[in-house]
Amino acid sequence: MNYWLMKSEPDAYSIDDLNNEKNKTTFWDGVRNYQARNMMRDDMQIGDKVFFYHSNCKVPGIVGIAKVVKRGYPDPTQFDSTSKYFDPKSKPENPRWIGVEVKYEKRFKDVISLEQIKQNPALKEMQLVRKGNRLSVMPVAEKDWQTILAMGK
DNA sequence: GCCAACGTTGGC
DNA sequence: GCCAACGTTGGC
Repeated sequence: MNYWLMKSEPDAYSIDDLNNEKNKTTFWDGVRNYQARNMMRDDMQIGDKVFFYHSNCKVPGIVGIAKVVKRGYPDPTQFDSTSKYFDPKSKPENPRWIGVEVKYEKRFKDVISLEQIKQNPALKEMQLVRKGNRLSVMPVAEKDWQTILAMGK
């Protein structure tokens, strides 16, 4: 099993929104970055665990856990000309953008803030805290996953 | 709102 | 294939 971190701006889509979905499940659309797409297309498996990260907000950080419930398939918003994620260069016979389905698992009592993560020496190697990282989907090493889980207690 | 750090685009 | 210009992300 693999571990991941997925970013979302809570103003656009928060972990509470996920919790309020029918079946607590949503399709993770709108990712328009090739590295992130490749991971969702090739590497994310059913049952993989996901840290839900809130970005661009007052206290950025990890707010809870979701899990992958459906493997990657073409993101329908790329073909929807009314969507802000519309990509006129993507063709249905050769879709460019892929998303996965994720399901709510839990919300941490307190946000594990980016600041806390930065201050933890054990997490120095995390992709999240490396300079200039802007990926909205990234892998998390198992030891980092465990370290962060312990911080959430 | 600022701006560093990217990623993408397009002229050449 | 290079690279300048431009757009986006996301912390602060």
